[in-house]
Amino acid sequence: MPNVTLPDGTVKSYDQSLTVADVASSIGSGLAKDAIAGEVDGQLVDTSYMIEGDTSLAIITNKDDKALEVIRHSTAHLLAQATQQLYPKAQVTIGPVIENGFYYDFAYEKGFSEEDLVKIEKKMKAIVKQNLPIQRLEMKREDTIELFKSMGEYYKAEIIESIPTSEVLSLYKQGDFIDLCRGPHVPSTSKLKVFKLMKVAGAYWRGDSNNEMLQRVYGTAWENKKDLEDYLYRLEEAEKRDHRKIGKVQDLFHTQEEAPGMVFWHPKGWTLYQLIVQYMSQVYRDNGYLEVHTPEVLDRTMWEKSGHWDKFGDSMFTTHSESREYAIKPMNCPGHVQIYKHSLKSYRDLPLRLAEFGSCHRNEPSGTLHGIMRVRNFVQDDAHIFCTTEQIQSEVSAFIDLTFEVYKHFGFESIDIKLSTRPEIRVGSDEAWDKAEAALAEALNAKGIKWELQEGEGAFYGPKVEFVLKDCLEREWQCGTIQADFSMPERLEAQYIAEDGSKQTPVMLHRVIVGSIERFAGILIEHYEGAFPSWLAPIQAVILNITQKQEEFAEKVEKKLKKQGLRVISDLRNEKIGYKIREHSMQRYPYILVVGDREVENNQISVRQRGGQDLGSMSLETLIKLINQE
RNA sequence: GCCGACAUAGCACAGUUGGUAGUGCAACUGAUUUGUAAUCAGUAGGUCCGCGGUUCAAGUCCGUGUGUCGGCACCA
Repeated sequence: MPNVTLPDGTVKSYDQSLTVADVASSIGSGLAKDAIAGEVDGQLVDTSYMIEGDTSLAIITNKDDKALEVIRHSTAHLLAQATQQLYPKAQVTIGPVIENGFYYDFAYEKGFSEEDLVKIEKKMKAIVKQNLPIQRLEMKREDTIELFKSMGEYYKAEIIESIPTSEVLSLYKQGDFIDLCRGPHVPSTSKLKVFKLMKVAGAYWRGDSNNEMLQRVYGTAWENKKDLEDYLYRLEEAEKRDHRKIGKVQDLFHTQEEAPGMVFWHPKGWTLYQLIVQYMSQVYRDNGYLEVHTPEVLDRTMWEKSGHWDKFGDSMFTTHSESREYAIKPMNCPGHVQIYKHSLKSYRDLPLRLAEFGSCHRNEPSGTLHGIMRVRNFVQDDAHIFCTTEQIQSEVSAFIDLTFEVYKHFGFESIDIKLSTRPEIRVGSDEAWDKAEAALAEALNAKGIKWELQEGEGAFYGPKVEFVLKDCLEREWQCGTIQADFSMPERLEAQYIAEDGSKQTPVMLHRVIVGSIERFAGILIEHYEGAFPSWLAPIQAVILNITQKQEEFAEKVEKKLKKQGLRVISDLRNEKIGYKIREHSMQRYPYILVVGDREVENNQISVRQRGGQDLGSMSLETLIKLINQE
């Protein structure tokens, strides 16, 4: 006699056990038709789920956000079924739901082409038309393994073998296709109407590069056509703000074959770059950091001592001279330790904060390079804080505040925080790791900041707190980080004299806020879609004359504004004003300044703001105030 | 590094079954002296990514190298 409580509070009583689908049809035939899944006591289940006792139940239809996950998961199965019908030799592996869609990994030697995707998508639509019921089965582990082995599905069998023996295994069957799956799924293939296969790519079996490479097919699926169209539109919009595209249009930088992963900064791009550096340099001066500069190239033995040679030797650029071997620095810390060590330090000198805009070279694998976001030569806003164990928490705390302040200044408000703990391959004692991890966690907790734990993701020398920004393409960029390091100071023999006269080893905090200037510039370009706020705009205003009669006046205006430190250019070409406005509007400069006879007469300039708003005529003084206040 | 795709003028792209490379914008020259998103006319511009091969003939087909892009793995 199950009593079923619906979301609106009504309770329905039934004489005997029944399925979610039965409940739906007892409420109405429309609901029965639309039911995609059920939610029983907070857990998503199939519509075939048998309700035995009293429960709460929500019928999930495709108007419900929770339907999305079920739909996407079922569409992944549909993809697998269609693929195997077309390519019987393809073995199935896994097919999870991801943001905006799903993927399915196949083991298929020949690989899939773009044309294959079109064929597969067609086949999927055909299966939808067949309206195949999707059935849940439960089987014993051994039988399941046998079943998949007999089908030649060795990857699936391997997955099952790694599942704990105690678990009951569920399988889902639609037509001839059967797949191991936790579920739930939609009741039949006809519920899957709005999907699109997006791309095919390689992916390692079980995410391990030592394993063979599988064929991953990515797809997207939605509850209705409009959502799909919106999603595709969002992708298109995101593409427009790609920093590589804007970098070309605005003439900010370029890269070329002779220097893969390294950036040629053009005048305007370099201005943006310098503005970032100058601002950060001011942040240093205001917050007790001392700026230094260390050599680009250091003897190999230095990197052996620091431990980097062992772990990252393969990705270090090297050079030699007179039979000595050197490495081009991939990071700045050993250099900063040398400055620290150059004189005897007292506990009174701590914390000592050494900062450097350090140019680093890392020979990153070719496949990782991406525009100016992931490069082989970049400059870090790097600093190392030498302090005592007791000072860690207050230093980390101050750093967190400072980082949020800097991000806010650049226009970023929402930031994810992650704490990464000890990786398998590491240096230092477990005791030191315990201390460092606790200190970082305490600093975060004391501020009441929400953070996510990333176990095993720390650096080899210590745990780290990471600050992650999301860009317009939903890619996550780790920008800021602060890392406690109990081992490098010891390895490189940094010491201080404690109050009791004993020699102690300081703790070293590695930290960056923007991370790499190159990458941060790329993030800013995408964030603002090239329409930088005045303080960051490489060109703040462009002066246009209407006819050549006002040439002299325009030149005078340019000189005056430049003298006030403004970044202005002028375009005195003999072109129609509409033409010049169009051209410079597309460059997205904050202001366009027009001078004609009227302006010359009144000794003013006509100001047009980015976006087309006409601010009318004003004096130069008013304009300067306007630009500087932004 | 791995899987796949791509590489043609400064930029965005065409280029049929292999038969002497095109379009638009930009550039340059001239005319036009213009009031808030494209004035008109003309000119010039190419190692079709590099190197090999097949062929009477290669931008096009094959091999190889490099780079870029989409993923995967990596990210001190």
